[in-house]
Amino acid sequence: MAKAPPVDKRRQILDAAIRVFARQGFHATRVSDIADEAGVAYGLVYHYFRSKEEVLNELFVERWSLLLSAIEETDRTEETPREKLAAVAGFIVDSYRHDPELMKVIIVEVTRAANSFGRTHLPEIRRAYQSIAKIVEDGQKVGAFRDDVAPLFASMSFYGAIEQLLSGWIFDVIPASDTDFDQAKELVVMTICDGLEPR
Amino acid sequence: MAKAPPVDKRRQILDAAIRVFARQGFHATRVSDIADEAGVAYGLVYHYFRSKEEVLNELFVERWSLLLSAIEETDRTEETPREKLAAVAGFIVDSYRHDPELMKVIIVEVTRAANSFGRTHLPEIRRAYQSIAKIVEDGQKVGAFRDDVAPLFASMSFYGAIEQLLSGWIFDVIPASDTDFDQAKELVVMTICDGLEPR
DNA sequence: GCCGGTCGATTGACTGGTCAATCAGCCAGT
DNA sequence: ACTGGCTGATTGACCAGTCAATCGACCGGC
Repeated sequence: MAKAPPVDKRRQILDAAIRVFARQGFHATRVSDIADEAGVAYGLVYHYFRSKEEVLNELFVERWSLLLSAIEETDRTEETPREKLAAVAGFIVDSYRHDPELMKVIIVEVTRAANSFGRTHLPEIRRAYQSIAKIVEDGQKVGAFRDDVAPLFASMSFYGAIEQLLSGWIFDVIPASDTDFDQAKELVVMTICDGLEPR
Repeated sequence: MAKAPPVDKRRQILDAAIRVFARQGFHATRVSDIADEAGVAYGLVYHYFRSKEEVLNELFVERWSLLLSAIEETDRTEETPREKLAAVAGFIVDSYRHDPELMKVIIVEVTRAANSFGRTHLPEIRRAYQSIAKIVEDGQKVGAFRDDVAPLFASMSFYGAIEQLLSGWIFDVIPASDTDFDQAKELVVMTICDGLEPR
């Protein structure tokens, strides 16, 4: 047997970083905090990563690529446009339910921090908006959606609404229980597709 | 003639800070950058403000209180709930049109950075959500809005959609011209009130 | 009208502390 | 005894905030 590291230290560091970043924020965490949380020597962080930023980098890319695949996968199904949007909303909400700390880090430190760190990832972030826009656009072609709203515009509103809900959960502005999560999925789609006014 | 301060240095520092924060982000700007941009000695920043953070503080409070008044003022009018939402959206979009740099700083460094700096201002931010929620709630009572969507929930979606559009303009994800701004105002309200599906 | 004094505004060199990143070596497994 | 994952003390850069000194507007006494 060539390699059998008893514990994957690299993974250990990444997981520790999630916890520490979520707790203190990227800027406020020292590299030693990550190492301590991981139960690992300071220098080892630099053995596996070139910098503190690369750790965050890795966390973002790992999860965001899943989101991108999920959206594009969904788009390839035969579901109705509305169902596709529901699937996207569901995926994002479930991501949060499954690993709130990781999603907190990604949203707070990357997605909503496009100025500092997120700038690097603008292309990937933009790609998510575009993919959602495509779902809307196709919906318009089929007559499922009105065509007087620019697809990218609708996409931004839709994604913005979802992200705002996650932020609300992250910062305890709105209640977060399992039923809240499930309701949220339905309600975002309902709000965006049906609108607030009665039909 | 008693007093004629040749220039209000304090204001000069605040305006410089807007420009520098917008350009480099809060964390990346040194206090000396602000002083240089303002054409003022380093130490003077500390004469008028207790810390770099207090400068950002001041900028946020100054503008956010205007937003809060605008929302609450609007709510007191006799307009329809939908018109009230349109007024809120209009105010925010116009704030951006009028002073994009200041709005960029407020959104990027405070509103969407509730982890680090924004934490201090969560109460004021929350109050904006609540005020919008009240508009929705009253709309429901009058039968103008469906009542199967929690008001605070609708409020978050609405505000989230708007803020996402501003982010899109800030980071060049979506086009930003005067007509785009005007369209945006209408379209957010249309999306949220009427929904994407044809009526 | 002139002088000395007061006080707030203004200046910028300096300090203390913080951390990211480096590196010289240790040691477990083979 | 060699290799490479692993260690953690050290270093060097950076910067927020301090402070002692200067400036200049105004005032009151003579």
